[in-house]
Amino acid sequence: MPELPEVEVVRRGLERWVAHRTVADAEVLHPRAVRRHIAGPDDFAHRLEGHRIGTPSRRGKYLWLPLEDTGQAILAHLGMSGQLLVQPHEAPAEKHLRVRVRFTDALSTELRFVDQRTFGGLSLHDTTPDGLPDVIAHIARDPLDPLFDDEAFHLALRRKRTTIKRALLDQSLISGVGNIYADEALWRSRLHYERPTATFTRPGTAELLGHVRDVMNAALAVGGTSFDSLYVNVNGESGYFDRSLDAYGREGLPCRRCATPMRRRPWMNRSSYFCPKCQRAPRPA
DNA sequence: AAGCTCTCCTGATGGC
DNA sequence: TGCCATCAGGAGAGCT
Repeated sequence: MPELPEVEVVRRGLERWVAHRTVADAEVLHPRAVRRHIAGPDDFAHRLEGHRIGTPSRRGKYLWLPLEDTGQAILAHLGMSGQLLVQPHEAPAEKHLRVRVRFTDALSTELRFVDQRTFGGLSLHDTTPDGLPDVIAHIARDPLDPLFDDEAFHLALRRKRTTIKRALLDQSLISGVGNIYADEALWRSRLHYERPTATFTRPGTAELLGHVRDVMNAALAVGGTSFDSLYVNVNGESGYFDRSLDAYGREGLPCRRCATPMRRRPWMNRSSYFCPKCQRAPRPA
């Protein structure tokens, strides 16, 4: 499940293997993979041809490849199971290959978008003057962005009438955090996922943001989390952070701080993992 | 109007 | 063994 660290690993791979190459042609094998490109699969493919790829960028879980001299960029979201792979031309087609992009140079590799569950996708969009695709203007800066505004985030938490995990997953407040890193950061902060955001103090918010950044940087350093092998880098390799997870997926296992068995609770059509002793439920209002 | 629920999708897994 | 239910969950549409 790609979140910020995993998407950043992919971005770095694209920077190394795809940036500055010119598109020869593109092929859409499954229309759902480009459903956010309103003009359709043929238009998407044709508009890439002949254009050079700039330096890949990322905000939260979105990444994009600028198309030089067009004012547009290829926007990518990996969803649950999307992969951007740099493969030799002769590599057999993956079972869930959705889009293929070939280049004009003599390097023997092509870019492939592979996605089992098709929650992810590619699309082309105009970029705003700061280089951001216009359709993700509502996505907040992510916590590893030097321009992320900690004070504004704190004030937004105070203003909201919701709970902390919902807020962490709200991409318009803070981007790049998904279910795994939310649970990890909350465990590190000894916070229950249902703590009301309005109760946060400045030091409390600062501590939480510190843990969000720490856990994401630690994951980034080992290539991200590959919990179920659906996440891989552009060379098809898994990351190693799954073995460093303290909360996510650890139902029944001892808390690494206090040895109390960890719990899993159904939450928003997914799961929350937490230590019932370290992360006490807030008092009912 | 903010906050919350629902829906899209495929494959792995478990119960009977 | 086969069949059905459940689970994984990002993000935006839609509802209250």
